[in-house]
Amino acid sequence: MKTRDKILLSSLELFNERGERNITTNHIAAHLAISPGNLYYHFRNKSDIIYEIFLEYEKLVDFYLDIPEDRSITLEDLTFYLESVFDGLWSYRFFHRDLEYLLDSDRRLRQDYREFTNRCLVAISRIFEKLAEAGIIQPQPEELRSAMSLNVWLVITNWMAFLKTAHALDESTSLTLKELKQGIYQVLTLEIPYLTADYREQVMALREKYRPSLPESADASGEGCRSDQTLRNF
Amino acid sequence: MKTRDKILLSSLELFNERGERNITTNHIAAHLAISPGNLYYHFRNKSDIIYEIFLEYEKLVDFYLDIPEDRSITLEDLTFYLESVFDGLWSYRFFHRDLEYLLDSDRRLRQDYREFTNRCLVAISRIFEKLAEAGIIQPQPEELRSAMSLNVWLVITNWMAFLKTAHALDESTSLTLKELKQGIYQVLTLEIPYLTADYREQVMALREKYRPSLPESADASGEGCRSDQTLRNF
DNA sequence: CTATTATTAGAGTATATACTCTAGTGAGTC
DNA sequence: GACTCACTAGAGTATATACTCTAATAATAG
Repeated sequence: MKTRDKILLSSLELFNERGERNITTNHIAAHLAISPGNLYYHFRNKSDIIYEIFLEYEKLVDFYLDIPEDRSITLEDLTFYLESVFDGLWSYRFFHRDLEYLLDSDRRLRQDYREFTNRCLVAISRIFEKLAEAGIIQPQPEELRSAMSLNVWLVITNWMAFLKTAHALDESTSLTLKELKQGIYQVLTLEIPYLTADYREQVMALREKYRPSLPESADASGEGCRSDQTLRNF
Repeated sequence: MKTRDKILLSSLELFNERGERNITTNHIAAHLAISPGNLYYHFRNKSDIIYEIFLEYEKLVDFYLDIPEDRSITLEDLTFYLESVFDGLWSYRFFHRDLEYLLDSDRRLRQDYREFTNRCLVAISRIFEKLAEAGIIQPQPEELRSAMSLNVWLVITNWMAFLKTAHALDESTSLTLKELKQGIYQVLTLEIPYLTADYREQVMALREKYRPSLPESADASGEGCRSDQTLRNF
């Protein structure tokens, strides 16, 4: 594998594990056992590394959120979209953590991310539309649909931050992809009231599969019995 | 005003304006025209400053989210809660921006924030319960109510980040409290399907008040006409 | 083989950052 | 006047950070 690609891979790995803020270019070079000079031969600066990683992320999500226009949509499609989005979120999880800072440091990134968000919102809205066409949810006026899409986006992009902060974890206890995917439960919660009678049971059963399980509860770690009634559900 | 309080005030101001990550203790001291030594006389380190600011934030929100148990709840109460929470979010807006890093750097803060989140979730859930008691929304089973509360929390705490990233703003164009409060529109969107016939119109009218207005659109800044169909609503 | 280009090492640098240390100052107290 | 004590200045420090520079080595083309 080319050094350039190794740098991207290691950077992503380190960023995901310890946060972009805590990883310097020197760390990345050391982790690869190459010199800083070498790293800077391949990338002009740290921002450039991050930008290229973003482009990969963008490509991945765009690929998964390509809504077919020649056929109607099924519950399996919905599951696929949700699973894929959370997979992407997981693989590039460092990104949303320091998003604001990253966008402030790189104009290209800000612009691209803005357009990326927009495409995602359009895709989510289109999924709602097609779910209605397929008789899975009730059709909604455009205005409501786009507000709902935005809520879905907000829930998805904030779910991981919530998990990390709700956990009583030190650096030791780390998040798992499985826990992350419990965000799907939250997303499906948003759709409940709009389900048609025909599909209600099926979707509720699907949702149930993602229900957060007790064992991972932050409180089950023996920290004592605080009044975590609400978090108990997680 | 005591130097100690001035430090807290200036820190909050600078953090909010430029982000915690971009503000050093030296910046804070310089802004106050005091020496770094002086600052460190009053606070052991940067984390301590942040922790004390958090305690203020916590106190503020706890104060506003004190749900009365001796009477039923009105739409005015709901409006008050929403307005207050977004006011708080605005006044301490630096906090959620770098939340994960801050919690990683200070165990006390992590623990306290966890409990704070939990109290907020309980309060939101309680509000839903009392809205149902007041006949404003339909009553929901505990399980659904807590999942909904969490979604409300996710929308509220992520709304600002969304605005900042959706804006095509450079550092120049900054966010306003008014724009932030359009998050209330998103929160009320979550409640729409559960509204009772009696209150439906009233709540929809309330929601309408917070509808994002075109003029602030990121795209209206003359950047050209991109395919921002979805963001158009904002 | 030679010349060019791509790649790499490794020492080095300017600046920043969080924080420390010493030496006070000024207001009050006895 | 001597003493205390909260408070402050300002120089200084150890370390980190992002990045540069020079020189050397491998790869490749003619």
